[in-house]
Amino acid sequence: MDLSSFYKCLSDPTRLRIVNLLLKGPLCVCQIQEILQEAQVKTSKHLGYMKSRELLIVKRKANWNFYEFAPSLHPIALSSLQAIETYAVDDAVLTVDLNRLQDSLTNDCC
Amino acid sequence: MDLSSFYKCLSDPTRLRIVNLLLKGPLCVCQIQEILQEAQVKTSKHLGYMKSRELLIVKRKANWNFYEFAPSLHPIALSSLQAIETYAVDDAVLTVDLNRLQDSLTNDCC
DNA sequence: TTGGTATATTCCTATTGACGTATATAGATA
DNA sequence: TATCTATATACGTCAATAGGAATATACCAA
Repeated sequence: MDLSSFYKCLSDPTRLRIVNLLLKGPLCVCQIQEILQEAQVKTSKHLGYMKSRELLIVKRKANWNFYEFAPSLHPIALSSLQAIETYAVDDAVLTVDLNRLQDSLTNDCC
Repeated sequence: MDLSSFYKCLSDPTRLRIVNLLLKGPLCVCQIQEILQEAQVKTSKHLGYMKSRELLIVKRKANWNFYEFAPSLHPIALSSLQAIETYAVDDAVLTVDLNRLQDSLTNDCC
């Protein structure tokens, strides 16, 4: 993956929110949708966008698709992702999402 | 500046090259053009793009416009920029640009 | 004041991106 | 097999982006 493609993945607010969630570990699409409270098609397309640019990979388990970061990302990408993880607490939207993620993890929809 | 706008600035290869150069310090447009070996209008527009999104600022000195990073960027932005600076050596294009920058600094066009 | 140099802007075109509606697909289950 | 659930894709629309050609602007210098 070239670097500008990586940054394109981060250049949309919805995708940034997804990345913020996935930094905590793999998630299935329904969890992401629920946390973002966005339309199904919107979530799915942004996930597809990041998958096609090789930032994310999918693993299917039974009925559910779990997305996670691709292995061996560029060091610059890793470093940028780490920065997002570190400073997400300063961002209202990202923090709310992380709180919703906590709640979601106690669920067992998938 | 919101975060996705910052990443939009990094989401184009030409802008990444410019950012890589400016990490070494302020530069005037003619130096940037010369190093990138890109058309004047292309360079100027990308600089304008990043200025309008408040990643860069301009300081005019005599006939020349010097671009540099805006003060007090978001910590995530600073961290991402630092990652680019650290790992630029691994990128062929960015490395060549930095070498050209060295040569350019010995000039005195501006 | 005339011209030159550095840089930005306008106009045009082609491409990409974002989002919604509707529909398709894949796998699980009854 | 029929259907349900989870998810992706196709299609249409509108906005944003990238890049080139031509032109404008701002400042300097003669």
